[in-house]
Amino acid sequence: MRVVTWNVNSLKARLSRVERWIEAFEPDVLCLQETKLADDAFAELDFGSFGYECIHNGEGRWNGVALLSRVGLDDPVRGFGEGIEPDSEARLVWATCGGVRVASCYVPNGRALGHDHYRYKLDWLQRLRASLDVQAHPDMPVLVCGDFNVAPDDRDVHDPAQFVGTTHTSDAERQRLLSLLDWGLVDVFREHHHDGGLFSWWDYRGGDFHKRKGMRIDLALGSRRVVEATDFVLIDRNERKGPKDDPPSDHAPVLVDLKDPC
DNA sequence: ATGGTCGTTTGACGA
Repeated sequence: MRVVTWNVNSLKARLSRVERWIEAFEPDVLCLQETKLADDAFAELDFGSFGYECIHNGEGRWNGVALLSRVGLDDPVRGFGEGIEPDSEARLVWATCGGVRVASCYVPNGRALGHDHYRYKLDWLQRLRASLDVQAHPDMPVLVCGDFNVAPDDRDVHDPAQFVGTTHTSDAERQRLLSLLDWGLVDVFREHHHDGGLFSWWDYRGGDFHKRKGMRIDLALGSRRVVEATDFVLIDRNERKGPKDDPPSDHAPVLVDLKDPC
């Protein structure tokens, strides 16, 4: 089973690239972030013709997440689920696909240390941790995918010194990420690749992609059974390339291949 | 040293 997570930075702007990518890579489950669509606008897109069932959680303009699956899509949930303070924004969706409890999440950016949005980010990660208890169990196959806006360690940024005093690498953010791992999840890319300098996001500005200045913030966190079933993990950095008249997202897709059955 | 580009939109703002 092939599971992919990809922050597309507007599904409307990226639709032709997403469709081409689907035809080339044939993912069984596709976790999208930053669709920037409302639910009714997403429903007008015809992913059914590619064989997918879909769930989308979007408000339009900003945020928006989706799950596309051609291996079944059961028990869909928008947001954190029952018993947790509801989110003010559309950043999370859960569903069971091919026997795996999958999440597509778009963690708040944080903007700056001490900013209200940074507090929202830390709180959001705590609520995602609470959502795990509601939506999944560590002994089951679980895959929490998305744009976490946190670089797990210093190998995941091009120059750690440049990030001192900024978001994405602060101790508090990394602690919240670790608390997700403590629940029973593993960063499956890191399990298969130990080198630094392997990134999933590059700023559009300043030719950062070509200078290899990026961050690894798009993650797939798998439970033990997913880790054991993982065949390989890759980041399709080729998808970050492209001409001005058909620009790429600033994020590359992260692909996880699981041996069947999980 | 500074700012650099996208996408939302048509004026800034978010990333």
